[in-house]
Amino acid sequence: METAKRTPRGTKKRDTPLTEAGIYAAALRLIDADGVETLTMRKLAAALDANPMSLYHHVPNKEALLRGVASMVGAQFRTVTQKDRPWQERIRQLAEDFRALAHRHPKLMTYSFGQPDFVQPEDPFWLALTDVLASAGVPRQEVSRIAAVICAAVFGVLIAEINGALRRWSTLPPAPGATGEGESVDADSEGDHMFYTALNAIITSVHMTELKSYMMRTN
Amino acid sequence: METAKRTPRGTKKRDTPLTEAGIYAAALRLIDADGVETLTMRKLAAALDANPMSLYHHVPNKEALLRGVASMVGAQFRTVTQKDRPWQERIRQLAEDFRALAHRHPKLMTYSFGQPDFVQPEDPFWLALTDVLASAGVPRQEVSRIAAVICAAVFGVLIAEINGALRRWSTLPPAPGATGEGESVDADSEGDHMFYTALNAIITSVHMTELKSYMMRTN
DNA sequence: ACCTGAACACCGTTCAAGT
DNA sequence: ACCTGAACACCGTTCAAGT
Repeated sequence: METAKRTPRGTKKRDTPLTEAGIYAAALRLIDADGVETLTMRKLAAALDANPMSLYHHVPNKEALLRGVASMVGAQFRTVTQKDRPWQERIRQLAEDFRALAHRHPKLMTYSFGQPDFVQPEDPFWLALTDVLASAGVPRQEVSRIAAVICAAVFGVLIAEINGALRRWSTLPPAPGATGEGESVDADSEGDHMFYTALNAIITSVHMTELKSYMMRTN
Repeated sequence: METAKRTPRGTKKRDTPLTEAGIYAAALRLIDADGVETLTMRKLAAALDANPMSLYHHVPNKEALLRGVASMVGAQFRTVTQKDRPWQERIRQLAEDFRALAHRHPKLMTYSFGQPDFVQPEDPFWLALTDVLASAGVPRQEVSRIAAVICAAVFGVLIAEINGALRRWSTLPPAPGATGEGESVDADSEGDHMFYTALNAIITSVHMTELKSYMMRTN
């Protein structure tokens, strides 16, 4: 009798060879489900029906694995830059796209933001943002700095939104003797409201920069 | 000959009993030096010249240990609320104090910000901020929401400053055909500059909220 | 009450060996 | 070239036993 050379059906065993992309994709699934901190090389291998050590032929170590997953997700970000729309609308859409991406992979986002190389110079997100700022009238030499501050602030708000801090804080009693309490807006529109509060503040600030540079030019 | 009952001098061995506060303090020292991710119950015990298992009589587990350290540092934050100064100055000082604290324990800050319970309702930081916003003319029912967004944005900027992202981003070429490049300001004042860019933007935004509510009241 | 040694169930990673 | 088993040097934590 021919012994089970080919794995019995029902028992899924790796048929296709391992690939870097496949490993990243599986890792992302596990991260989305259970978070970065519980991801394990051994569990990842199990999810791929592979030997734990096989992974090391495609990925140097766990740290590189996480970096790979993060940059894979970052590359998903594709902005349709509508050059004909006013810059306010373009910046808004950029932020919304990023937020949607963050909501799609909240656990990864929380991890990634702590990493130093979160946003890369070549990222379409970065290119689009600097482009919009330039077209908004922000002076050339200030574009990078303002873009950086905007990124940081938006990421901060997104993290706080994702881990629930934003919602918790906003329902805190504002002062010792509060008056109009318990508005009880529903949770979803509340989250949106706060995000757009931040976004509008940012847009206003950019507008200020534009105004200032205009006034300096005409003086 | 009397065998070494009392530990030989030179070899430091625990003389005072372990305490929760002592454990937190030692943990903070290790975190400041090497970061949260390399902190280990066993290494912490070694730093305290104690048996690893002794720690578990004062702290339930590693997660609680980290929470304890974080809240211990958070409690260090004491704001001298100068009620007589204009709110712009008070909000600025609040942010500066927080930034100083973050710079004192950057490794802990990076970890803490990811945690859901980073800022507690009773934190003096939170109370001071909501108080300032109220005195700035922000409508009662908006104070918590605005405070939350400000916290999130400031934390985001601080994290990005601490892990170097802010500096790296700001020195990125802003657009394909850049003109005035290589300003080469020194790094420290650059960091300050970006922090205050964000801070000024926030103050401007609060000012807008105040204006809006004023106009609504007089209409 | 406080501490401890041994042990358990995990980790990431190395390495020599297999095909 | 790709995979693998065994092993190493770690983890956090439990538990029974010591004082």
